[in-house]
Amino acid sequence: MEISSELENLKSCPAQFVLAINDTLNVISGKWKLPIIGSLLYGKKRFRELERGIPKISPRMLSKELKDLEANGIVKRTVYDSIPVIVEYELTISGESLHQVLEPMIEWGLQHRKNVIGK
Amino acid sequence: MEISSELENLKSCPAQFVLAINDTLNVISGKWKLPIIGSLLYGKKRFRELERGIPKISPRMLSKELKDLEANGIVKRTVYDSIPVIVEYELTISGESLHQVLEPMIEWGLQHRKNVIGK
DNA sequence: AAATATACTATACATTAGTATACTGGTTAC
DNA sequence: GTAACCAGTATACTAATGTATAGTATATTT
Repeated sequence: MEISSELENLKSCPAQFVLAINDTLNVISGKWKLPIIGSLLYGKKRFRELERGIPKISPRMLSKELKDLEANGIVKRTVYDSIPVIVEYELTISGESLHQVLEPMIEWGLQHRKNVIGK
Repeated sequence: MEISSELENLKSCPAQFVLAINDTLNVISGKWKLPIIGSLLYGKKRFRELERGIPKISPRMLSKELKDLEANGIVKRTVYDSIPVIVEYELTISGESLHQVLEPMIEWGLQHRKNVIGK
């Protein structure tokens, strides 16, 4: 049986696909993850640089979200034992490859805004 | 000046892009939106069909999320004044076009799972 | 007459996410 | 010596999200 005719008989999106999408969603959803990833897309940054670059974020949230992103393998944290200590954050390969997810989201978002005129 | 060299000087993702991504995120994030969209990707469905197809969802959540998706122009609700009343839900054009967003998310999610071995 | 189905809504509660404000300990500039 | 910078942490709170359970009105089945 062909894939196309198998798909026609499907009643919903396969569960392993939903899982994969949720993995991706968990990485980018929340109020601050996107601004942080967006700040790091163009190069490494220090904690205070990120804080200054992201309006209204509190150090608590920045710290929490960076830990989250680090735990999920999106961000790499490097501590230089200079005096004073310097901490740099940068995207991992996985983190950088998020652009392949973000670009279609930008396109869809812009198009959807046009479709739903006046929004 | 070329686009590439302009991008090199950027310190973060442009704001209108972040907005567009957030529009997209709002449409697909939440615990139940994806299962609902996934159920509708392969054709129209009635309320109880969706309820039966999505394990553990409560009618309250299903109703709420369907209203949300309808308000956002993702789902179309049709009431047939038969007896008993039949209500059908289906994806709009915008809703169907979400596959262009979901596919890269599936790919990224699967790849990321491979990268972060043992997760 | 009782049970079941459809398409929901209502109320109350629990959990998660995010905010506000202050503080730490070390270092450097004035 | 005190004010400011760095990289955060601590505590308490509010808001948003989701759950649990029950109930509505209508109609069909047994």
